[in-house]
Amino acid sequence: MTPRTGKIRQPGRPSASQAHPDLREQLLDAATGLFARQGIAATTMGQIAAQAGVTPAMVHYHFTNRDQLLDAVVDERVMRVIGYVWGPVGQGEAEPLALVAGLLERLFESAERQPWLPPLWLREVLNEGGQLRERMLPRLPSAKLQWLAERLADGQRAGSVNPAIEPRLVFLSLLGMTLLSLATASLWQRVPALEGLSREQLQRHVWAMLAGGLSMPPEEGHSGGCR
Amino acid sequence: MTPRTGKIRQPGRPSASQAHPDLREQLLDAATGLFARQGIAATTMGQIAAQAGVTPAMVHYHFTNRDQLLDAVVDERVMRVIGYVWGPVGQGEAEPLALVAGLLERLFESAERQPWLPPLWLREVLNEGGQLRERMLPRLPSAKLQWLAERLADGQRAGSVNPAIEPRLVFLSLLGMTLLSLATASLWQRVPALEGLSREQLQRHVWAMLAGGLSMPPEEGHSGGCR
Amino acid sequence: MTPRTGKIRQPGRPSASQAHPDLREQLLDAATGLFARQGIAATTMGQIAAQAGVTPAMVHYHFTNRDQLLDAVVDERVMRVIGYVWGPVGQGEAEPLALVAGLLERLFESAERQPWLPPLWLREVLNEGGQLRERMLPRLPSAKLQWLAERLADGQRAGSVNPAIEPRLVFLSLLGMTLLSLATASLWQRVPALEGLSREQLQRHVWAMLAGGLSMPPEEGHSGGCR
Amino acid sequence: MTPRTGKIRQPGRPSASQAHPDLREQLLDAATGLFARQGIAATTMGQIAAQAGVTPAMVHYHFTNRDQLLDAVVDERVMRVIGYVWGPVGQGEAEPLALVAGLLERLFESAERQPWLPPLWLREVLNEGGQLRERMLPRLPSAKLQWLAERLADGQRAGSVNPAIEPRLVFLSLLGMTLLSLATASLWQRVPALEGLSREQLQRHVWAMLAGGLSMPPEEGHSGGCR
DNA sequence: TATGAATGAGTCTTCATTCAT
DNA sequence: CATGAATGAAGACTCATTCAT
Repeated sequence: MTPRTGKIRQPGRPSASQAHPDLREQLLDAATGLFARQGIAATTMGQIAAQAGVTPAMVHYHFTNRDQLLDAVVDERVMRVIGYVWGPVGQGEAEPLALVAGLLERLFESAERQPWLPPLWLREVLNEGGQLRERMLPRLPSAKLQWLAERLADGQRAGSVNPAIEPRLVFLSLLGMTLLSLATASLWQRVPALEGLSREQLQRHVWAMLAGGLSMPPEEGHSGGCR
Repeated sequence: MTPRTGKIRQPGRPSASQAHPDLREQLLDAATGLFARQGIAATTMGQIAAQAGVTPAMVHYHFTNRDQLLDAVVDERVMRVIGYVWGPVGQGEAEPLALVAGLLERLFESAERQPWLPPLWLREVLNEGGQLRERMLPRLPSAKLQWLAERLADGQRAGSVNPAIEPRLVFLSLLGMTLLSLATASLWQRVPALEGLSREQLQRHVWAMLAGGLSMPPEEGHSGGCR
Repeated sequence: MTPRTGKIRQPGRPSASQAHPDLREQLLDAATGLFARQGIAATTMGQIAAQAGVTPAMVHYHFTNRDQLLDAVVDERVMRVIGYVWGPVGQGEAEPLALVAGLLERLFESAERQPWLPPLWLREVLNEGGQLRERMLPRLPSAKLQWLAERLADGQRAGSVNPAIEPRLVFLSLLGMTLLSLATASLWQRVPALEGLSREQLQRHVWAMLAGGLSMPPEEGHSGGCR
Repeated sequence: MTPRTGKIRQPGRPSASQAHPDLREQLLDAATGLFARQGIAATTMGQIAAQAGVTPAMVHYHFTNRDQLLDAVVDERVMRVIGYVWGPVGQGEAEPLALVAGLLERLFESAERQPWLPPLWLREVLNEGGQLRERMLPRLPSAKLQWLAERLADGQRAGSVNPAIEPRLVFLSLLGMTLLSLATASLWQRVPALEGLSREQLQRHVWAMLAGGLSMPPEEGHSGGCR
């Protein structure tokens, strides 16, 4: 690269933590929102700045570069939600279905409060090639994921959880059903077949699927029923 | 010669169907693959050309511009898979769980043959702001979706399908669990908690979740058991 | 950095050697000239492009980036001159003063033909922090420099070369006197004390200094004379 | 308050002479050093500020703008050295070789005390397009230069100075040999042929070259000796 | 005196697109 | 069919400069 100038750190640059929280927060909000709506790759620094009513140079002033902006979004937005959703897991309650119910509850709640959550997660974390993936990977609560899987496996051994399901995939199924439904919410309005579904209906549906899928099945095959 | 040809239609331009099918197909493959891996917004015409070993100018020669390339990807790649997955639905078989089983089967089969399917769908069709969304919307098999939902509703009325689930959301749940698991496959290898799962295990798990979720539940609450 | 796009090499990019020599050469000329006149750090890609009558994008088309443009200037302009100036050294002729005379001759000749030589060398190669320094260092003809120094040392031992001079610094002195005089040529016209000197006068002066400085001095101190 | 102050002169602005000499001097030092090391064009106000541990705004506070900072560097740093080097010339001593010896002595002495001298002079004053050139031109000691040239010419007429040299170029030769050697000092360590030379060796060499070049040559050609 | 916030202008670089050959 | 040359528009990033505090 041989930039034309050497690099000496300048005092006075706001470091990720302090300094005029107002605009910084506004920019993070703008960024998170645009990233969710358009995807990270399709969002320019200029769009983010414009949404906050400032010049693109201000985005660089506060985050130094695109990369560190992504870091900030992860640190100060995404991780916060993960913490909230997974927080209670691993201490106290250990009944598998109740754990899952809690996760579902908190996930829906978070998505309601932070509408950027489903699209952003789906596209940039869970999806292959997502731009937050590498950043998130080391910060995923893998211990808690593991713990949940173990509780489910315990349940299977104890005969209270459907032995056909794979404990390690349960959370992924929960995420898939939830996020996909939420991320496609705006789509429904325009597909006649799906019009007019409420968030509550959605949550109830996902819970029914999970509860049914995880519970011990009746004796015979798939057409079930207890007679 | 012919200085200043208008935009209309140049003689000798290949119309979407004939003309050296080889390269055209190669370019579509390259495009589809890169779109899936990096996202559409992050993929340049040059990258597509390079992957096929030609110049960017050739991509324009074959598709005229970026927009029509996306159209072609939708028409000649994505729709083909949708057609295959939904083809058998709506005629013959009408038993809900069997319908779902068929869709799942064909979806997994397609994902195996076209590995670009899960990421591309997740990111560019299902997700908010996906770049193929608008293009796909009018071409979704909404009639068939509707028909599936009605069969499930029939099942609920007949007492053979879990009345707590929402028939219109079942396919979305199926998609969510399937695509998400497949799209995250490469991620598992690196999360200790999820290492070493096979595609078969995954398919069995999803089926167990669906079958369990859709079947009539035993009498009481979520901890199940039949008496 | 995380550029928004991956890098796949594109065919069709001209590689440093072939491809439309015209504009490439023109751009190299423009670059070399501007670098000499304004310094590398103060010269923008846009200025180079403008001087050749094209858009800045063309400079990138031909050289990919600023760094490789510098490489090209070194390879295809500067090294060529070095080769010419030092070419004959090390074979045949070994009489020290004749060697020096040859170097001086060829240096002046080169500077006449390539007026960018003195300023560019002075600023970007010889001077501390010069932007071509690191690039040139491994390519300097150090073997030949060494060889010249050894011939001078031989001369000193044989009593034909002034024992007070440092053989290893002789070429640097030659360079200093020559380049500085040439680089300041345009300055002379404006300093009354120096007006109206010709290149020939200059060359004769430098030669006189070198010849006098290198030759065996008369017996006594600095006010000389043979009496 | 006082909204919209004009450009004229703000009360409380430090005028080039008083006001917290500490920081002002520090900034000038930082600027001079960076200019010498990287070149003026490549040095930003921010780098200068950073090196002095303050914000870029402070540099503007003290120097108003980049241009006036350059003026200050010339006035308060560069001219000081010129004054010292040329001070004694023109009064008293008039023996040409002794004059030259004095200049050489003081130049080396200055370079030792102000290591920024050689690179800065070479790049920004002597070299074509140097950014201090125009600023320095009217302030060069041209009368003294002229006077030195005349004394040398006197010597030629009197038969004590080599008639082949050009009196007006002698100082340039001195400068060239000295500055170039000093500016390349850091380079030597890395060119095997030049490793390990000391400043004293250098000074002795330059003096030998000058003394030899300026002294009356023996009768014959370049291989010299007094027979 | 000193700073943090803010900006406008500019620089390098990329990219879709065009076109003559 | 295919390419190399060329461009305009845009994007990330830098920097001198201003200003309220």
